[in-house]
Amino acid sequence: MPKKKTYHHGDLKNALIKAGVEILAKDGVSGLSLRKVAARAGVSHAAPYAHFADKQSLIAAISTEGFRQLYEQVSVVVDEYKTNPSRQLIEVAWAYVQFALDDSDRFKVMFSGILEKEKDYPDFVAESHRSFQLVKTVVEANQAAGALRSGPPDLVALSAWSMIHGFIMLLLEGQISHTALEQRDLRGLVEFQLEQIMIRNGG
Amino acid sequence: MPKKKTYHHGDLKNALIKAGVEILAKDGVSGLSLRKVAARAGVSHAAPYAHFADKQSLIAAISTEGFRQLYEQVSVVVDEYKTNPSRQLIEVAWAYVQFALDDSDRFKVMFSGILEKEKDYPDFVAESHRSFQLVKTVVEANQAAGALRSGPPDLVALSAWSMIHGFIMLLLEGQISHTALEQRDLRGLVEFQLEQIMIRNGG
DNA sequence: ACCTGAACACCGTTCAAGT
DNA sequence: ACCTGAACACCGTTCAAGT
Repeated sequence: MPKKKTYHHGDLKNALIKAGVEILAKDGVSGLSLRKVAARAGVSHAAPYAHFADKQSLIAAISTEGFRQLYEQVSVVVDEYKTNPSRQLIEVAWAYVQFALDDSDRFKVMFSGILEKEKDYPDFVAESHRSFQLVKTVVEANQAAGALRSGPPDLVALSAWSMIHGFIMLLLEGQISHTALEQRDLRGLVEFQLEQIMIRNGG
Repeated sequence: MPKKKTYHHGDLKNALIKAGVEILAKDGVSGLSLRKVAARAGVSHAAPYAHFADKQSLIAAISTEGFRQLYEQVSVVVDEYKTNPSRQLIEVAWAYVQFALDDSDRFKVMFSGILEKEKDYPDFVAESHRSFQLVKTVVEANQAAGALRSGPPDLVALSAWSMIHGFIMLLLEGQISHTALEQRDLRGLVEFQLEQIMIRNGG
């Protein structure tokens, strides 16, 4: 085993973000403490304060990084289905659901009010905004193809996003009734919901 | 001032729930501690354990009580607009939004994963289920009136609920873009979203 | 049955000090 | 600049003891 350096970490800031994500996956939101993160990164419990103002600030960094990955994953899907807008919309929604389920505690950190003053973290706001712009692009393509109703793209995009986001939230909270979950698999439920706002292509 | 009895509270259990709701409104989710709740109810920090197994259990009780109030408030609206299904749907959604904004930290407690093992609290599950049934009733009336698409009422109700719930979540998180919020007021945004799943009555 | 007070392990945050 | 160790106020939870 290589001896752990107890000093001069090199890139402690990113090591702390990484450790945070790992603890989140292992111990959940309630198990995420600054002291545990520091320990996992191999530094004393006070060391993080050299890089983050407080716990909120670390959480903001974890969330921002999460948004970057979300954007990346959704982007791949957007490119993949460029020629088929309605399919593109469904696959983007599905990618979003998978991202949430893949690491649900990180998703909760990003979207469940753990971060209290989002406005104080410009990178977080910027990443969030960038992801929404991506959804808007997909919505516009669907409107042009006649697959979504016309109307302000911002607002139609908001509707679609709200719908899928709400679905995931309720799912993660265990609030979706048994009877609904038994009728379709997850993918089927996502498609059913989007069909509610989509214009049937058969006429 | 009447002397506070330091012993034999009478109904400490409900006093603790009430104190919890008050602290939630005052200090937010992160400010809700069992010790504060106990202090506000005028008992020692160990007293709550005579009535609740742990903090989670108190949170479950607060959430369950919240669901009861939500059901009550929505019920009033359901009765009020019985003769006009599409209006009924909009007003129910609006009542839900108002409930969330009226006491947003309690809403977060109810829906943001603070309660970790919902299944362990049967009353909580029952109240949640009961509220969903109410939404289903409204959806069925709308389907019968031709205002919502046909399909399994469970799933259509889930779509409507997901949409409004997601909207509130994004709103409470400050994730809704400025451009969207500038185009309509809150009520207008709720209506716009429901219009996305509703069948235009003009044909 | 209902509540208290001391105790324990854990937490976020600060700060003087060390290299 | 980067990190440590002690300290402080707070937390959830347990438990022997008191009425």
